[in-house]
Amino acid sequence: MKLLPIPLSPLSGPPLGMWGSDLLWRYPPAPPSPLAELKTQLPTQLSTDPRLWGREEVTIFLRWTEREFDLPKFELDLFQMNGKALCLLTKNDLGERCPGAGDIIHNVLQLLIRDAQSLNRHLPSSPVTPTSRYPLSPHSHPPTPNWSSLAPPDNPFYASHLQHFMASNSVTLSPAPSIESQNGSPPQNQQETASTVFASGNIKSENTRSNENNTELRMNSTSGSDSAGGSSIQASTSSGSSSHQSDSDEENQNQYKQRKISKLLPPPITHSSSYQSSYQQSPPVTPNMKHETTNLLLQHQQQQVHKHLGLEYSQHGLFFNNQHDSSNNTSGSSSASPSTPTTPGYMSVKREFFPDTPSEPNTNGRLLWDFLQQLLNDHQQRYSNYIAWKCRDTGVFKIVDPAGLAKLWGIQKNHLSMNYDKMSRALRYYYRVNILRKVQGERHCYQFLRNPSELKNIKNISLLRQSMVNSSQQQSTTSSQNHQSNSNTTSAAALQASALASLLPQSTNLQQLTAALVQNKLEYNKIDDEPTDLSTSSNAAAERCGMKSEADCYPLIRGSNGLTTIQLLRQHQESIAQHLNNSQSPSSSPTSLSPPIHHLSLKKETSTRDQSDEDMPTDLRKNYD
DNA sequence: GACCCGGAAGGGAT
DNA sequence: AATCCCTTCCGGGT
Repeated sequence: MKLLPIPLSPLSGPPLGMWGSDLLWRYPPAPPSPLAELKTQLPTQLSTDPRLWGREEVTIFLRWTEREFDLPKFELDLFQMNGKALCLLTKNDLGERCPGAGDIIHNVLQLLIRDAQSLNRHLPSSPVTPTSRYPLSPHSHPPTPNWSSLAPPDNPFYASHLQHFMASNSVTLSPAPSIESQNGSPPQNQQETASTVFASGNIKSENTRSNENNTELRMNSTSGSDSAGGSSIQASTSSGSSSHQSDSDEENQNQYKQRKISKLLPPPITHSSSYQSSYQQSPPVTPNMKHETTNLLLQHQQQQVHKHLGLEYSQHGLFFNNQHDSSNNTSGSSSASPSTPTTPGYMSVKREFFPDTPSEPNTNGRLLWDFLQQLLNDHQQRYSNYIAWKCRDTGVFKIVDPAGLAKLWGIQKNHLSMNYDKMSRALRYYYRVNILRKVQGERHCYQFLRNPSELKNIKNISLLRQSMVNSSQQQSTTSSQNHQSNSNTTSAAALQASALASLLPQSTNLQQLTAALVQNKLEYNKIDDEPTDLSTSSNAAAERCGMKSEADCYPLIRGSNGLTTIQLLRQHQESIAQHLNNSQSPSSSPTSLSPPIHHLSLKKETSTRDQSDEDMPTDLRKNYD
């Protein structure tokens, strides 16, 4: 198989990833680089490419850095992720998880990534494993792809690097017939350069495939070098979790650690290698919000492709450049010329939608409504040329640039062939669950029927229902006499009911709540009467129902949190009243517009479109009629 | 031709 | 295994 016409690294100095190959001898590690030291001391069970690590390897790595750099103890619970996810954490993210050590870990990772990437580029494709890719388990997706952490400006390695991430996600896993059908281009030959691929409209560069081959080969290569690298240093330091030095001189060791740390901290500006770019964390650009179409994006990408010798380019490389500002962009074409129209930063879309907050991992922006909400509610209004409120109070918004928005959504979901037709189909699924409706007569105009907090609750109840299912499954497989299990189920039921109640209008009475419970298949005990006035105590309400106390109301949803349905309802009404008091600000979304929820699932059989129309408050309906 | 609609089938993630 | 949330494709209507 032919080698890809990959140019030599533009970086100064020898290629970084050549240890274990002939080039190691051509480029002896004369100037002691932090990388060289680093790699020789990595625990042997770790691949030198952190993106390949699993959770265990991440833990090993963190333990190793703790020891190696005398870092404060990490909260390993905050690092329940694979290596790929770890690599996606920004310096700040790492700093939050391990204060005082974020920089060091980040820089160690960056060195390893860059090195792996470099090696990747310089090794020939493997004819043996033409379809190999990173050995990702289906459950090992990174929680929050945060490309900014890997985003030095103007570095082709990073575009290539990102390509790996993108390629190892869903894009190339799905058959994606649409890409070909849309582009009308047959599969590309591997020998094609990225620019040819690009010109054909196939953003998914074939080089990705070659790099994947390289990855497999590199893995073999590095593992061989790890085990039999022949380096004396390595031989003395390959004990994995034990200390890297047999040297017992503490002072020397401390000095050694200090030296290493200083090398891993951001270098002075005068550093002339491309390392510099990854250390420099330029503040995100707030792009000039000129009207921007995907064509413009593509043009910009094309410039980047040419700039980077037509190789190792992915669509998302552009995001790096956008995100990390042009000030670091040393080449003129896309540098910070104020006249250069810039995208609003797809990169920043990624970052905002995946804030890496431990409390809400993985979910932010991954649902379409969430994505739209975040674009719409962007404080800096950076996406107003894609989507904008027409009337925020009523939740009416307009998709200004359907194609561009669809592209953004496609990027968000790694479906690069996304278009408005497909995205709008997804929007139409929201009709039946009363999340959205179409503003009739106005093109590209839709209306949110629920405010964000309600939508979050919808998400929550979905999750709860799922956990309920799982809980039930577990229950059936273990023991039916397991009281603990029963308690959990009951608690889950109470939580579900609680989440459901939070979706209901303030005026909901017990009957309506019961109906909602039925519709959503939540457990409850039916009673014939219902209290009509919940302003009184729940016990009084229960008495009106002919019950001795509220405890008799709905025992099945009386979970470990001790909530009964009546309590639930009262709490709900109180919270809504409080929310209404607090949400008088103009930025609040349409709190009062929510029709009663009928079904939370998008499943076909739950369609309640007509009913929901009837339930629509008149003040809302006038927006359509 | 663009937009809009909803059915159908299927996939990825959980 | 079941479910959710789309994605993809499509035929039909405006």
